[in-house]
Amino acid sequence: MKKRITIIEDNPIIREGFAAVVNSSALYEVCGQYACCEDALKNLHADAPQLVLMDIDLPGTNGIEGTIQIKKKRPDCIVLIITVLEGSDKVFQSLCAGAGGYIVKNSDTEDIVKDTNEAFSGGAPMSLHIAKMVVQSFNRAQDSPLSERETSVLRGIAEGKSYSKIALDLFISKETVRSHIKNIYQKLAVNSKADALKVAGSHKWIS
Amino acid sequence: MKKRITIIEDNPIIREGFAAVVNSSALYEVCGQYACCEDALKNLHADAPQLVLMDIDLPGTNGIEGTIQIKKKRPDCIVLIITVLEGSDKVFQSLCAGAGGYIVKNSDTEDIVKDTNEAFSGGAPMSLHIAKMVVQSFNRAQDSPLSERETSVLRGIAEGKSYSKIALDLFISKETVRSHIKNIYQKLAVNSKADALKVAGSHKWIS
DNA sequence: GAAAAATCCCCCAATCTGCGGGATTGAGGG
DNA sequence: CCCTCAATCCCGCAGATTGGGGGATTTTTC
Repeated sequence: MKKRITIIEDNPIIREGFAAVVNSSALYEVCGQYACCEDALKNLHADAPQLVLMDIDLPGTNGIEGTIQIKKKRPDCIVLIITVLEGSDKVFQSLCAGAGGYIVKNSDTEDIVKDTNEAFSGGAPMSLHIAKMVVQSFNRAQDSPLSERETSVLRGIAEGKSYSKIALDLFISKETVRSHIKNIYQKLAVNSKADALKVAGSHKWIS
Repeated sequence: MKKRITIIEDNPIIREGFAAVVNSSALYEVCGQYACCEDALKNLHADAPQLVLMDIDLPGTNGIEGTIQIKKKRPDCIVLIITVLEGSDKVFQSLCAGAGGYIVKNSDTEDIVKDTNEAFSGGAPMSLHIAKMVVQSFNRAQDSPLSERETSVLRGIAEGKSYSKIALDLFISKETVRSHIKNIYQKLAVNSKADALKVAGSHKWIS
């Protein structure tokens, strides 16, 4: 039984190219190809794809919103983003939307079948730089001006705890927490919880 | 000029194996091999590696702590985690510590040189399932009991804003925010900001 | 021995929070 | 057509929280 694949891509040449590659493989077959998400979603139930090759920049519903819709209707369907641009925002939005991989197609190479294999094997196909971006999103910058204890306190704030709760959790007095907060505010040049979180969060200084 | 690689691995057989593979390549040379992080850190400056192959389970300082130390002293040095186990905690801790890749070595295959190439080419070498885990950490579960508006309000809470600030940002009255919060508390069966964040956060219902 | 970090204490005014009551509008389903 | 639900808004109140100011001591680190 061949695995069923739907292709969503507004450029007809690229779309047909993908479809030809998929159909010529022994493992996969195209169960639907569309130029926009709206059409694809309409036939999603009938097509019953196990995997969707999705372009990001589409007229109407874009690829990210489309991914959300597809995952809502068919949670087990894998969505692979295939695009020419690698804007960092798009990458993370796509992954948050439920995409199972993000491939930047470098014009000539078309390892779609290889990437599809990888996706079905329990992997997450990504281009070199995408993988790097994703991994780097984890490494926090380490040159935080905050001391270890101050970071713990700020993490408590980030979790919405009150000073008293933080004090309890860290086995210190509420007054100590206040002292730390005062120092944090001074170091970050802010004067409120929300601002401190904004500054520290943007530099990934928390947790 | 060959790229310099340090190997940290307590099993001498595996360590020697890695060293042999690296030294036999045209592009890389081993500049240091150690059974523990302590020794490696002592010679880090002298060795001046561009990349470190790091085991996770080590006597004394473990691979995660070791990665942090190395990145602190040599931020531009790439650290690749090479391990037999793939505990999910370890993966994310490693990446947060600054690791540039995470490879599960399946006994026979030793594509160390291939992975090293990928790392130096601006990629983030990862095993199939590791990549999947990393990507999945982004997709939030979508079956949130909260309405869209309630989620926005809760996100405001998560950012440390006060009710008034949230009201301003969402262009609604403070009283409306309070209503939403009341509903959120009821839906999540909690009665404080911190608890709501804990429940919603653990299910990835925010942002 | 100085500097930094971490701990603790006091005061005060303004704000925020959680809880108790409500109300109105509009959209969508049965 | 009615009902529900989400979303909007309103009032009052007691108690906690917050940010700002002024200190202090100890331990660690250099």
